[in-house]
Amino acid sequence: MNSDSSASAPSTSSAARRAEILATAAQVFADQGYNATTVRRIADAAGMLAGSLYYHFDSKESMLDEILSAFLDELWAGYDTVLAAGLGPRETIEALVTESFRQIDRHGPAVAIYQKESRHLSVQPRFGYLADSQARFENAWLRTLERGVTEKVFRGDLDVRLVYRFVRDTVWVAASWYRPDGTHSPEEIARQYLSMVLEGITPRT
Amino acid sequence: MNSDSSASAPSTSSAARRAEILATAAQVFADQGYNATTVRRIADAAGMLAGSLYYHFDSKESMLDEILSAFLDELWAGYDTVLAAGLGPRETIEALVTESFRQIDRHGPAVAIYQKESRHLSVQPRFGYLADSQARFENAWLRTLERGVTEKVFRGDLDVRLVYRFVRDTVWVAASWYRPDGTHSPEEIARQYLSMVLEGITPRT
DNA sequence: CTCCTTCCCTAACAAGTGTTTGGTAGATTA
DNA sequence: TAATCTACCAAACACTTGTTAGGGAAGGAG
Repeated sequence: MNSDSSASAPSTSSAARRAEILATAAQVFADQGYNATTVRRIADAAGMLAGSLYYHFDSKESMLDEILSAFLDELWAGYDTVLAAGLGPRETIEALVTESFRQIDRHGPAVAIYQKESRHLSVQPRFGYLADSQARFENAWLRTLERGVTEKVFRGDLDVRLVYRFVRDTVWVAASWYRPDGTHSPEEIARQYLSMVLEGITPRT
Repeated sequence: MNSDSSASAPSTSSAARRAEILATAAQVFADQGYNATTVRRIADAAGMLAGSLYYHFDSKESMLDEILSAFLDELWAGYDTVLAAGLGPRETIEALVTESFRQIDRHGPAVAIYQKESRHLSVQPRFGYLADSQARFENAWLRTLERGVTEKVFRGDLDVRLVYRFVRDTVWVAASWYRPDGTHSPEEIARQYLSMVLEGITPRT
């Protein structure tokens, strides 16, 4: 089932090469779009020919699948930790946003792909977990926001659903312009974003 | 150059059919992605065969071009009116955001396409106007924000570039979930969005 | 040295792509 | 009625797509 189970593991270099190819594939997918990306272009970027990719992967779709599910697994590992910590609504939102920017920092291309392709993919059975993830996502954020309204740490005069989409989009869209080598660290960007979302861009006094 | 210039206009029904096909093409482009959309699918949605599209249009790319440039023309007509009105920074931002949501309301599919494909397209010479538009866009928003900081109606402790991307993204991403038949009018959504961006989602006391 | 596995190449395949060409029913014009 | 034009169809075109099959060089294992 998985590759590193039995005693005779295929040496580290094999898995490393696999990961390397997957990373370049993610890069190309991210800035050309999945459908617009040809298997030959991925191979080219990986320094090999198109057919050779099929020694490592079943199909182009498998690559996409692995990229997205690996990202979502890590994402939920982080989210679940936050959600289980029993923080207040505001602190939960802050932690979720910060965690999200960390994920953008690490899985930049995967996040970009997720954003662009998630909509059409989630109807496909193979990518049903995208829809599941989105549902869990929405649930976690909405509950937290509603709890915040009840506890009066968030405004009650706004459509909660609108607020959810507002916060969600603001965070994830950042993946389209964020570059890991930029001047701001993920935490710094999270801090400023949170400041804007929570306090607004007009002065408080 | 354009189709309605000379005296013998090709009767309204011809232009109407053209617009109809273009609208369905925009729909399909928007939710399947441009590259993933086949010319046969557009024709199917328009009730004709693939080849017949080429009586009305030069190419698939021409359709995309017309869709995007028509949208941008209308967008800038609205923006220029706002920018020429000589409003204060805050009022300018409010007007720009409201105008943006109106464009999303009218050109929903075009906006979605623009968001998804703009990045790869703008490098292509034919779609160079996308890059130009984005530059003008950034300039207008950045100037307004900076003016607001100077006049102390916007916070000065934030990275203006971050604020710009923040506001820009929040507005346009809405096109991915906004449906014209929803419960909120564009103006109402604009109002709540502006309230969040300007005042924040925590209570001001 | 021989065998075997790993990793890639060469060369092709079938399906699907955007596009073109020639034709034609039906309305419009003369 | 005859000629022309409009808006489409039918069928094919050249090309690109993801994918597969067979082979072979490199290197470790016996």
